[in-house]
Parts: sequence; structure tokens; C-alpha cells
Amino acid sequence: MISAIYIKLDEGACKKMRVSKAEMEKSHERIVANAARLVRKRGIERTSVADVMHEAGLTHGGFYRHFKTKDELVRAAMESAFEEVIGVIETRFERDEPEAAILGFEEHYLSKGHVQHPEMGCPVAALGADVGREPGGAKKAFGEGVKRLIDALAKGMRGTKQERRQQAARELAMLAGAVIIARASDGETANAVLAACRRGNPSA
Amino acid sequence: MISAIYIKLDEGACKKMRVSKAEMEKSHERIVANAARLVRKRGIERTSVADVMHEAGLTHGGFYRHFKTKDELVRAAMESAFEEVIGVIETRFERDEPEAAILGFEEHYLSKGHVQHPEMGCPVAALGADVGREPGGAKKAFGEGVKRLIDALAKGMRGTKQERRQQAARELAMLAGAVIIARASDGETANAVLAACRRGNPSA
DNA sequence: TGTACATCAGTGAACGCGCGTTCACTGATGTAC
DNA sequence: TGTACATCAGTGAACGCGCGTTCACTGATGTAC
Repeated sequence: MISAIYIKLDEGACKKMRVSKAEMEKSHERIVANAARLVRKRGIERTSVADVMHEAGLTHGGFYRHFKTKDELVRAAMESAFEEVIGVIETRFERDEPEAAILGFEEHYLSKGHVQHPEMGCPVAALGADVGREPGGAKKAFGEGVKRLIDALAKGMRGTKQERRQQAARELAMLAGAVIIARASDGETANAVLAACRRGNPSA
Repeated sequence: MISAIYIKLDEGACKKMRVSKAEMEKSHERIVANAARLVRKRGIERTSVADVMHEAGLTHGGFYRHFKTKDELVRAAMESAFEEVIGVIETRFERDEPEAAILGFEEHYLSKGHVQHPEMGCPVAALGADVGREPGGAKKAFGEGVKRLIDALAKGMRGTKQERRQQAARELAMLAGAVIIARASDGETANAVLAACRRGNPSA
């Protein structure tokens, strides 16, 4: 009798077995996409491999068919997040004049929405501090992403190539710094800092 | 014979017992000072209560005579770190003219030394991202610290009180952002961003 | 000032928990014939 | 195209580890008389 019940439960469990290559690729993309979301939301340390796999609709054991270590996943997630934000900038350049595109991006960057939703936001603000404490590999990937982000922003600046790059680097530093401060502060201080960093403000 | 050896070891162990109030206060200060150093170096999550106590010359069990939770320690450490950096600014104001003091502080902030030694540096750059993910209490203390830091910096700015505050907020955001990016990037990108944020640079 | 006793700072073992990673296993997929 | 078999994506239990926190204990400190 007990044995019969056991068998019934076992049949009901409906284990997923080997899937096709195409399905595996989809799984891989889901894992990276969810990791990119979760590491930005909770930070690298507080994002567990098991959580990422669960959000991707899988169980933790299968993780190592896709990545050798958690660190490798983090790098992939970071690169995906940089792609995302650079994509946002480039879409703006396609729609608007360079200067208007940059202004719009900056406004969006300093918005309440971006402050409250790091999971869909800039990896510089969300992961910079975390990556600073990780060993070598992540820093190289992060530096690469920052470089590309600066290059994207530089398109909307004025002056020589070097001047535009420097302007973009300063702008990125200020934007990321402001959002990090806003996320870490009470509402009043957060709003004051965000407002001060907007271009339209009186003493800009 | 074995029993005799056991007793000998036990005597040699020289357990520390209850200490005087003055000594306890010293212990408390050592705990906070080491926590302030370690959380900035390794981040809040990677700093364990046991590590902090060990660095303070104590064992982990005694921690709860000083703080109710790790979170309480983190808040105390944060406040101590803010005191430290605000102290640095005020010392500069005592020695130099306001504008020179600010320029000197900014140069120091963007220096290689500050980038490489977060444990003695600004808590905004070191802890901002971490605090953003902590529950309520820490954010209030952080916001308070940021406000005081902005007020200190505002003394070296020009214009009305509001303009000076806004200028200071923008400056702090840029400085913190630049150092966070520099710490998280490879050497080349790090230097480029730091250089771009220095006042003396050609397109500033 | 001296004595008897309660207090409590600090110790170190122990707790439950979540983590990254490993592993034996399953059975559909992919391939060689 | 059909068959037999090796491969391997995904499962879920298990591992060792470090963490925050608790606890029984120790004996010097602090206090009441």
C-alpha cells in the first residue's frame, strides 16, 4: 500500500530530462537574463545560483552544465546589462538629435524610476561597488563596459574626440554617483542630490 | 599524566575575564574603528562579526555585549567613517582658503591612494551601493552623513547658499562615481575616468 | 577601609541556516549504422 | 527511413563551509554594608 502511494507520487513528479540544443540555448539565455536582473537588484553576493536558476524555471543542480562557476555567470550577466543600457542610449540617438538624446538619457538616468528599479538599470550604478571587490576577471569586463558606455555617450558631446570622451566620463561619474547616493539615502537627501545633478537646475 | 598536561594547558590559556568600564569603552571604540575600516575595505556582507572582533583583539562571543545586531555595528561604523571624512575636509578649511581647500580635497579624493585604500576613504564611494540594499535604518544614517558632507563641501563653493549646496552635491556625486568606477575597472579605464574628473583637465 | 556578594565583559563551543559546488541518476536527444 | 546506443540537460539529495547569533561559563569589577 505505502509502496503504491510512493509510485504514484513519483509518476506525478514529471521530471524534466535532457532537452534539445535549441531548448538548452533558450535556458542559457533565461539564466543570463535573470542573473542580470537579480545581481542588479540584490547585488552579487545576495544573488544565489539557486535563486537565478529558480527564476529561470530550472533547478540549481543543472547550473554547471551552463557555467563553470558563479563568477562566470556574473561576468555574463554584467555584459548583458551593459549591452542593455548601451542599447537604450543608441535607440535614443536613432530617434533624436545627439544633444537631445543625451539630455533625455540623463533625465531618464536621474529619474525616480531608475533609482527605484536597479534591476532594469545601469550596471555602473548597480554593480560598480560590488565589482570593485571582486577578483581580476570581473574588473576587466566592467572596465570594457564602462569604456563602451563612455564612447556611446561621447557621441552627444561637443568638441574634439578627446574632449567629448572626457565630458562623457565626467557625466557618467556624476550620474552613477547621484543614483548610488539616492538609492542609499532617505527620500529628502535623495531628491536633493538628484535635483542638483539635473541639467535644468538653476546653478548648473 | 594526561590529566596533568590538560591542567597545564588550561592554566596557560589565560582567559580574559570581566574588564573595567574604562577598558570596555576602549574595546567598544576598537570594535567600531575596525568595523569602519573593514566594511569599507570588503563591503558590509563580506565583513563578519568574528573578523571585526578578532581585529579588535577580542573573540566573537563578546560582540553582543556591545551591539544588539550586526546591523547596529554597521550603522556605528558608517557614522564613524563619515566623521572621519568630514574631519579631513574641515582640517583643510582650517589650513587653506575655502577654494584651495576644496581643490585639494578633490585632488586627494581622485588620487590613486584613495582608489586603492577604501578602508581609510570616503564611505559614500565605499558603502553607497551596499547601503542601498540594506533595510531602512542604515539609509537614514547614510542620508544624514551625505547631507553633512555636502554642507561641509558647500563652504568652498560660490553663490547663494542653495547654489553652493547644489554645486557641492554635484561635485560629491561626480567624485564618488569616479572612484567607484575606478575601483571596479582595469587600470586604463580607471585612469581615464579619474583624469577626466580632475578640475585641471583641458575640457573642464 | 575591609568584606561579601552580585554583576557582567569576555570566552569558546554550539545552533540553524543558506551558500557554492558535487554527484548519482534519468530518459529524451542526437548519432552511427 | 529505422534501429541501437552513447550523450548529456536537467533533477534533487548531499557535501563542507562560513555566517549571525545564542549560551553556559569564568572570575575580575563594582557595590552594598
